Amino acid sequence: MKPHIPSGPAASRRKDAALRLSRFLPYRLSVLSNTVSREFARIYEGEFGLTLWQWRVMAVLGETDGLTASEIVSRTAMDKVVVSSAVAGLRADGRLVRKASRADRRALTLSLSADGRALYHSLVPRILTFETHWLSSLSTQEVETLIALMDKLAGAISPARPLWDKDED
Amino acid sequence: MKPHIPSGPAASRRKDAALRLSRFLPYRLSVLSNTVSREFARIYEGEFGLTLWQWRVMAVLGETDGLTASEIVSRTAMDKVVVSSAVAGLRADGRLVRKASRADRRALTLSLSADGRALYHSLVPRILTFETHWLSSLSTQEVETLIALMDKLAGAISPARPLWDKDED
DNA sequence: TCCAACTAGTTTCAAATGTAACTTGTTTGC
DNA sequence: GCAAACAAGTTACATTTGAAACTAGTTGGA
Repeated sequence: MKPHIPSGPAASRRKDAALRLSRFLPYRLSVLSNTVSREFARIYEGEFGLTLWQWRVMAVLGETDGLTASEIVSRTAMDKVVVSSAVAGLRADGRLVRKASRADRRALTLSLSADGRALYHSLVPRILTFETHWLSSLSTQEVETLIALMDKLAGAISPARPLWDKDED
Repeated sequence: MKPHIPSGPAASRRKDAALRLSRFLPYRLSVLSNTVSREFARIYEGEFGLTLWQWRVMAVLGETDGLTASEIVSRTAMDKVVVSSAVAGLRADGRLVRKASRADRRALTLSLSADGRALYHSLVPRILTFETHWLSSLSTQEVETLIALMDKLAGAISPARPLWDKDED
């Protein structure tokens, strides 16, 4: 069977709503996000031996100590298996401790250990410095615009559940 | 050693450059990108049985037929193993054919088969419609702004190599 | 009080990744 | 015109991942 390869004016002028990958937003988002993640990973992976998920768990607990695993799941869009294994790794490295919740004996509240907190406090400035450096090509106003646009996109793709906390100061 | 747990005014007011995950751009990018990818995947995965990478290879070839695998690698930031296995899958399903390149007998040029092209042409409108629907919460101007900001961020994170083709019309 | 339905967290297992090594073919320097 | 270095693409393997099943504990009726 002869393939119908569009040719002639219509095809060469990209009529009939052609897809241009370099303009396709999901594609750009994915490439940008992966590249950014890899760059940041060099900090917490290479120098501190953390995986992305371990770092993310630490970041959540650094902000709000004493959460349970399922609270972490609900506020980070991480899978519960991923949280479970990140916690196991952090515990094995002595960076995190858990204790039974009195209220619910299934639940375990998680806290950074002394080591974990020390690690957190040496990591955060490095991370923020790198972020600042990365964002320095944008004006403050542009960063605000970007955040606002991402909020809109997040709301449009996931109307039911917010992808991240609302950001009231 | 006593852990230095910040407390008091400085800590509770988030002094000393605290990290707020919900404001942290790599985090937001990652969550947004993954959510968006999953939503789009429902189209090409669920209904057409394609993986993300198979779809991406098809999207590239739909735009520019007859590329080799390594040309796809260089213009999409995909890994060569990933391209190789996506191509194998597409070939097994009869959606793509390859033929030896006369110039270099190691290289194989890739083209969508008749089936592949038909699939591509039924998929693209679905994808673009969904993208349009998603982006409908933004004005045309806002989309342009977003694209421009992402360009800047991409340039800042990867100065050496552009993450996607420059977009001259 | 007992049972069914539900939730927290872990384990298991199959599939998806990415790194490194490998095969085949090409280029370069002599 | 031949060996060494290099490039295209595949294979092998170790690691990561995610879905589903599982254990343990809780809740809400009747």
